[in-house]
Amino acid sequence: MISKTQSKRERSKAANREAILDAARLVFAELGYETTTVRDIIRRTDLASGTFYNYFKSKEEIFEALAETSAAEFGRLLRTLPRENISFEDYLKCAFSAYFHFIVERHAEVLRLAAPKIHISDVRSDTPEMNAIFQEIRKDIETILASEGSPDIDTAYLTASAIGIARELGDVMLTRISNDQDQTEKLVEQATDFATNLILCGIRHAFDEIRT
Amino acid sequence: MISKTQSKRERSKAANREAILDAARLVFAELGYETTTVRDIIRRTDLASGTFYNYFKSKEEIFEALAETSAAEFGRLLRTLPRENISFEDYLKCAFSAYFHFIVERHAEVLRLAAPKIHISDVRSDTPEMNAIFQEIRKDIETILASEGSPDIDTAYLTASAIGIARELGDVMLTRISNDQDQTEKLVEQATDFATNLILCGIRHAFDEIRT
Amino acid sequence: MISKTQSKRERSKAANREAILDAARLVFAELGYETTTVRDIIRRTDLASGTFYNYFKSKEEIFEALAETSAAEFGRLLRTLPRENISFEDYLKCAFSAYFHFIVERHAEVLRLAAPKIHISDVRSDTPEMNAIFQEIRKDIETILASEGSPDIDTAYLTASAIGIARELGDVMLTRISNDQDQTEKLVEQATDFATNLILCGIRHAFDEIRT
Amino acid sequence: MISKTQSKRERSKAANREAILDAARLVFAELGYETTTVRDIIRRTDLASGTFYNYFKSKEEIFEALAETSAAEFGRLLRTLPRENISFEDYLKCAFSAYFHFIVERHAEVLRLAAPKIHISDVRSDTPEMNAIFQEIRKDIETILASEGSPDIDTAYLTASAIGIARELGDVMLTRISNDQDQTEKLVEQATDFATNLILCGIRHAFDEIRT
DNA sequence: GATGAATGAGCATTCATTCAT
DNA sequence: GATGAATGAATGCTCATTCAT
Repeated sequence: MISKTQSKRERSKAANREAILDAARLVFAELGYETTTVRDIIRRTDLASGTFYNYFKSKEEIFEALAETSAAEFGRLLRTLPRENISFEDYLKCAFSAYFHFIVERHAEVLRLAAPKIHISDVRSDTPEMNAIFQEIRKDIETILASEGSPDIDTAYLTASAIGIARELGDVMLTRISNDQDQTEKLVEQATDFATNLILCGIRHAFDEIRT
Repeated sequence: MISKTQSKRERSKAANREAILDAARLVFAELGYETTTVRDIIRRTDLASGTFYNYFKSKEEIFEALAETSAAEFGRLLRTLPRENISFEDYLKCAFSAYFHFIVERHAEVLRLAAPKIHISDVRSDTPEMNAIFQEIRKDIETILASEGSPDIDTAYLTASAIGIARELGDVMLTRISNDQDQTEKLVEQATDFATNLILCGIRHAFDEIRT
Repeated sequence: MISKTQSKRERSKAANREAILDAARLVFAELGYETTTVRDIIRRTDLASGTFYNYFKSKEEIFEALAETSAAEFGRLLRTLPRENISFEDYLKCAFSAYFHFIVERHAEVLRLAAPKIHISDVRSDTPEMNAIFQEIRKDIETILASEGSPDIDTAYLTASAIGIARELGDVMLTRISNDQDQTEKLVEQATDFATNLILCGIRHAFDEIRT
Repeated sequence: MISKTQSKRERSKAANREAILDAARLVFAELGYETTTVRDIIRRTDLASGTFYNYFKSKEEIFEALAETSAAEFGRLLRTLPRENISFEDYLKCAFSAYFHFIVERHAEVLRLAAPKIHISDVRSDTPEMNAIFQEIRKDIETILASEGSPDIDTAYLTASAIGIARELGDVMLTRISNDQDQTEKLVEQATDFATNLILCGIRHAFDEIRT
């Protein structure tokens, strides 16, 4: 149950909607879209199954609402950084950082809400919410590259690469998380640096460093 | 329907098994594992529903058969290149090339088998077959990096990045495919170079090149 | 259909559960466990197939619910008679009487519920509900014989015999039932006497009686 | 496999038919009619599934063939005893003895053929073959009673009782069987005496014996 | 006759969605 | 608005039976 401190009567419509969204986010993260049933969602709520349909027309609709919410949330995070005249390098750093913070947050939330039994190694990162976020980044990168980039570089490929790196590297990073908050912050920073450096300098940089 | 020139009785067991596998490969690529039903699969053959179970014990089993087949196929492709004392750079090039060739092949096959109506933009790359392949690469890269790599570099992150790049960049590449065979070969080569260079030198290389 | 005067929504959960149980009792009696399908059961109610699973997890579960219900019902009947210090003869009389009353009741119920088309000669007496009842009797008889019986007598054989007599003789008795309520009561009494006397005195008694 | 010493070509039609019947007898005894599949039967044979239908039109037909065979076999056993002018007492003894011998035989056969893993406590005694046998006995008893019996006695009830005793007592007897052949013979004799005495004298006889 | 792959009706069960209360 | 029982289409799977070889 997401919350039981208030009776259902007291709660505003918005609060119920939020409770359902929270539950859905959790369950989708655990089970994926297809495997999740509407019952799974409302079971994590103190609402009744029919109530779900007062807020969302269908399972698909809540999924998209979730994607939009996450994208918006992430977008807000992203927008805290200067967008005008930002260099690609800076944008990259900010975007990676924002993304890694975002998934760490999500991960913590799932851990917090999930029944302790759940194996979190299975938290999904290919959810639609993530896809929505990536579309946003994709647009951003392409915009920045268009203004700054060398004409040679294939911006679609580069964007795809950045997203691929973020996605896969992010998953590995999550497996390393401990309960230590400082440690987690350091992990995010380190992942951000790794990803940014990889894109900017490749690993030759690292090799060279060693060899000199 | 895969074929109707022979009666189902004439066809060898192997041929029917292959027909089911083909249909399954196609449908899984279109719909993903959960969404695909066994009925979807056999509907694409001229066999009856019960016949499916003469060949595979369950939906899960055919899925794994598919994953193994693909992994084996890809593995063979990968093994054509020298494995002993190969440099990381060379391995990377070969592996990317093998992967991109592989997905181009798969893509062509899906296009060939799919009823024309299907929107191929939705061909999925997160199928289990792909995951099997990526596990294989992951192991390879880690092995090579262990022997050659600088002690500084985080091999798990690097491997994840390489896989992320391959996956996302590969998807973009597929959208650019035309019917021209030569063009396709060039696409693969170009994607391979892009990915390899990105990992080795990053994009600074490209920027620098321009600025000098 | 069990009842159509009320809408299914008006009916209490308990009423619907009872309707399903009634239907199941009927169908199991007609067809036996294996042959009966869940569809057979709900087809005899005015409910939809999915509704079955709101009340019972599986075909097996409803079967066991039925067995328990019947055993409990019969147990209650049996417990109306004095259990302490009862002689074997008295126990036998009571138990036979209770059993015959029970199956007459069941039989009437099946006749009442069954669509008229059904051949009741096929009402089954080897249902699991009956087995549950027989286990109960078996235990009782063995307890009583243990305290009272001659050390010579094989209590397991005797118990088995009593149960065999009840079962087969009961089936024959059912074929003789008419609509006359008094007649039925007399039938039960007569069967009870027959069974009890057979076990106590055998038929020699009867033969002797005649010959003198 | 029932037999593999001969090729299927060499074997006569009759031999194949017999092999299928043997397998069926075994499997029906283990699983009951509904639960048994035709595949279960032919799997115990070295024949192919289609071959089944060269010998029997359906699962039902083989079941009935089995019932007839058993009934005939048992009938032969029963007919070895004098039928004319036999007393009820003698008939009873012979019939019980024949029945108990018959089920001991069946039981041994199932044990012999069954994979050793099987829990024989579950060998079914309510098979149709048994029912066929009981019909035969029923007729016999009624005939004899009609000529000899006291007009008072309810022959249908008495017959039913005898059958019930045979059936249930027989089941208990089977649970006591060991590998010792002499022991088994004694068991049969003892069961026969118990059943016969019960019907003739009841248990009072036993009690009295003790008390004097 | 023997074979065994193909068939498809049928089964238990699930689940998104509706709707009377 | 909230409730939760009812709904029934859809799913994975089984199995008696057919039939080309």
